[in-house]
Amino acid sequence: MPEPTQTKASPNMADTDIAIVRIAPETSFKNKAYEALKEAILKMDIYATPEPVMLDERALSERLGVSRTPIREAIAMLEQDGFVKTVPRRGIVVVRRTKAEIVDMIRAWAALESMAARLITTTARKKDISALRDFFKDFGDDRLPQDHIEEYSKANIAFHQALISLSESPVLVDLTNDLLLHVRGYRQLTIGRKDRTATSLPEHLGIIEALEARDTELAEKRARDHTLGLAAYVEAHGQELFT
Amino acid sequence: MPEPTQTKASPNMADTDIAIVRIAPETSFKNKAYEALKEAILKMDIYATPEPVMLDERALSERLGVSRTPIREAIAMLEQDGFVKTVPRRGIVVVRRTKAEIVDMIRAWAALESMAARLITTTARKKDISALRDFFKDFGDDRLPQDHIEEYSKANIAFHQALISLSESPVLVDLTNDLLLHVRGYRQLTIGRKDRTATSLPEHLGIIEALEARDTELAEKRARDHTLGLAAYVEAHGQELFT
DNA sequence: CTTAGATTTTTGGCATGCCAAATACCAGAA
DNA sequence: TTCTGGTATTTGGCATGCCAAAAATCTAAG
Repeated sequence: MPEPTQTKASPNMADTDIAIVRIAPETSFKNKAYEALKEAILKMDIYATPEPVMLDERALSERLGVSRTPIREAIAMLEQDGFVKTVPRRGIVVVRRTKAEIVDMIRAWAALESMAARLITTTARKKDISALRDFFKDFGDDRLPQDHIEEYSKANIAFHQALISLSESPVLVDLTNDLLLHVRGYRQLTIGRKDRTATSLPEHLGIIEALEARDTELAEKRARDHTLGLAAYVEAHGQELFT
Repeated sequence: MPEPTQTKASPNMADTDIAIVRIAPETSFKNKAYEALKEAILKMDIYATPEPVMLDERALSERLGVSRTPIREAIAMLEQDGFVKTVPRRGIVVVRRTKAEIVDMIRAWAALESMAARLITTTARKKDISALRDFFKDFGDDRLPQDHIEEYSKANIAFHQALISLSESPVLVDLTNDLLLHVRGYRQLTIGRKDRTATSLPEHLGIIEALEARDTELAEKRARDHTLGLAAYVEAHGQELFT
C-alpha cells in the first residue's frame, strides 16, 4: 500500500487539490508551560543573587493553572536545553553559568558565525547583504553608539541574528540562537560596555564589506575575530560578574 | 537569612571539609527511558523503510516496565534533541533528516571542529596532539583504509571526537557530539565510501601536523576544509540515500 | 544553651485513570 | 460494488494521588 496515510479522496476533491495543510493544533499545555518558563527564566537576573534560584513544581502548576504533569514535561525539556537542572528529591535549580562557560559559548558562537559568513559570500544576494547596514543607520559620528548603549545593544543582537539568517542554514541559526539565549544574561552587562562598543561598529561594517566583496576568507576572518574579541573581553573584564 | 539552604554543620565536620559530593542518585526511570529510547533510535536504520517510524507510548511503557509518565518525559527530552516529533493526537514519529539537513549539520560541525583546531594550537600539549596519530596506526601503505572500511570508519569517528576533546571546550564537545549523533546514520553509508576514504587519511595527518606546528590558521583551514569536503561529498553523492 | 533524635513537612518520581481528538472499522443505503 | 454515516478503538494530553527520600522542625536529654 503506497499511501496508507492518505484516504482516497473523491474525484472532484482530488482534482482541485486545495492547499489546506492542517488545522492549527493549538499548542498543548506542555508547550505553553515550556515557553512561559523559558521566558521567565530568561527574564530574571539569575546572577543578581548569590543563592541559587529554585523552582517548585507545585507552585508553578498553581501559577500556570495546570497540573504538575505538563509542568514536569516542560521542566524535562528545559533541562535538555541546559536552563535548569533537577536534583532528585532536592528541587529544580536554574543553572548559573560560570565565566569560563560563557567564554566557551561565545567561542562556539564565533565558529558558527564565521561559517555563516563563509556561506553568505557564496549564496546571499547583494541586496540582502547591504540591508545589514540598516541596523546601524541610527548611529554615526554625530550619534555615537557609546552614547546610546541600550539601543545599540539591541541593534547589535539584531544584526548578528540577521547575519546568520542570511546563511540560510537552519542549523547555524538554531545553534546560535540557543547559545545567545544562554549568553544574553551576560551580554546585557558586557556587550554594551563603552570601551568595547567603540570598536564594535567599525568591525560590523568591515564584515559587511567583506561579504559584499564576496571575499570568503576575509569575511570569515572578520566575523570570527569580531566575536572572539568579545570572548576575550569577557574573559578579561567579566570578573566582577562572578563575585 | 543568609544561608537557609545549608544547615549549620558541627565543628569537627566543617573543618575536615571532606570532598564528598553526593552518593549516586541512581538514575530515575525517566533518564533510563531516555537513554534506552535514544539508543534504540540511533540503532535502528530509520532510512531503510519508506514509511515513517512511529512510537507508541503505551507499548514503550510496557516494554520498559514503567508507566507512561516517565516515558512521556523521556519523549519530551528526545523531542528537544530533535530525534522525535510528537504530533498531537496522531503519534510519535522518529524524525528523518533530509539530505540538505545532513549537509547543513556537517557544515556546522566543520565550523566547530575548525574552532577546536584553533584552540588546540594554543593550549594542547604536544604529547596529546601527537597521540592523535595512534588512531590510524593500524593503517598505512601496506594496509589501506579503503580495504578495511568498517574499521577505518570507527577510527575516523574516534579521531574526530578525540580531536575536539583536546580543545578542552565542553561546549564544542557537546555540540559536535549532538551533531554526530544525527549524522551518524548517514555517516555509516558515506564516510566509508572508498573514493573518499582514500583522501581522508592524508588529510587527517595534515591536520595533526598543523596542530603540532602550532600553526593556528593552517590547522583551522585544514580541519574546516576536511569536513567541508565531507559535506560536499554527501551533497553530491548522497542522493541514493533519499530515494 | 546545645545537641542528638524523633517527627512532620516538603519535594520530586511515578502509577493510574479519564478525556477528547483522530482514526479505523463496519453496516446499510444507493 | 461503492459510498456514506455512525460507532468502536486508538492515542496523546492531562489531572490526581500516593510514595519515599530529604529537609525542616520540634522535643527532650545533657
